[in-house]
Amino acid sequence: MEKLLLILGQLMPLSTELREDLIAKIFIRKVKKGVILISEGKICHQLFFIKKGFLRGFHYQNGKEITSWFGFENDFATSTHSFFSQKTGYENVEVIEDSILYGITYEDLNKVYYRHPEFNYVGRLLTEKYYLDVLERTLCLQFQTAKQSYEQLIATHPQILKRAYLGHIASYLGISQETLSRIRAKK
Amino acid sequence: MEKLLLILGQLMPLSTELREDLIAKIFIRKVKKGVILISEGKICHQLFFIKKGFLRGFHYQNGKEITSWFGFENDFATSTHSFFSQKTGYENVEVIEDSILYGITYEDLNKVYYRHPEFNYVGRLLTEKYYLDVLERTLCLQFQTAKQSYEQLIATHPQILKRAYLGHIASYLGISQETLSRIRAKK
DNA sequence: GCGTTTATTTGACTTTTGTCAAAAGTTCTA
DNA sequence: TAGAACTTTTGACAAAAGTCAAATAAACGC
Repeated sequence: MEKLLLILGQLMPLSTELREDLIAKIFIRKVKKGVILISEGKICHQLFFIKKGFLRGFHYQNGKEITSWFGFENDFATSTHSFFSQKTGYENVEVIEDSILYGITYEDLNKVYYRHPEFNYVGRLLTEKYYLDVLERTLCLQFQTAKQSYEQLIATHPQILKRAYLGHIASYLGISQETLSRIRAKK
Repeated sequence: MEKLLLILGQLMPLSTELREDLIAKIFIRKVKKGVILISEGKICHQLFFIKKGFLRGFHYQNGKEITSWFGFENDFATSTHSFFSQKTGYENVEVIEDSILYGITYEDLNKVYYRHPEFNYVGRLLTEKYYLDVLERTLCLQFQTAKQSYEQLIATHPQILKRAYLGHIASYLGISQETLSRIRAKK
């Protein structure tokens, strides 16, 4: 849990009480490859921090699986829409490699925010960071050829290429697996 | 300015000092149609709240203008990437209809956050809201036909259809203006 | 109200990407 | 280590969307 506290502590010095409160609320969860951590149609109650492993978020559209994000070591992961709004979500979260996660429930997290208002600063900064990540992704999806999207992915997220299935990467880029395979072959 | 304070106040009761601090820092700016409020290649120092009017954000890709967002009355608007990171940005912000804006500088906003740590709660909630907006957009762009994207836009953001140029809407949806025009004609 | 400028639509054609099906290559496990 | 299960590649063809150019249509200034 030290690593997580370190990351949070780099954003803002954590008081002893805040540290203790966090430690008391955070639980550890080990999950095997293939497990669906969070399912669509349900309310997502947990936010996870990936200590080790590899996750992805996906949903269905026109009957097909579409990957919306990949999460690696030191990333936070949840079904964002459902977690933030505490409404039922459309997103599934799948464990792609055996993983060790730290988790906190929505309720407990809000207790921490309530007891330590200054912790909202950390929450705001992290939200801003993830916001910028999605923004970058939107740009990437909006008006590029399949090849440009792929090349940008190689440049910005090489580890996705190394660890994810081709089909997952393709849907993440908004193209078909066959097209991605052909782009790759040509290089 | 009452409307803005009302919106913030709905997220969290604002203490008198916080209210006064905000009022002291926020400036009013009236801008005419066609003005470029924020230019690419510069650091964006202001966050705006749209009291009245209509803005859009856009950038260039492969030599073409691509609209990344539209902002209406009661929306917040800025060159998000540049404002959050305080680095030079790629985004331009254009005034599409004569507008009245409330603005605050990055520096002043952070002074407010610093003096009133609990105000980070408001910042966090608003960031979460805009984060969800972009997420929804990503889903829309990722794997839909041009027609589906258009229909979803009609359903979720009818006022964009009414007030924005077709070319801007098309690039916002990630399709060419001609394609959008044809989709429209068929209905 | 008229002409100019700007925005939208339409047509013909090209390019890109998707789809379906089958083959080849990998990985895992019993 | 052989076979099953899964993943990626390849081929042939179809569909969707882009491009360029020209014609309308709408908005704006004088």
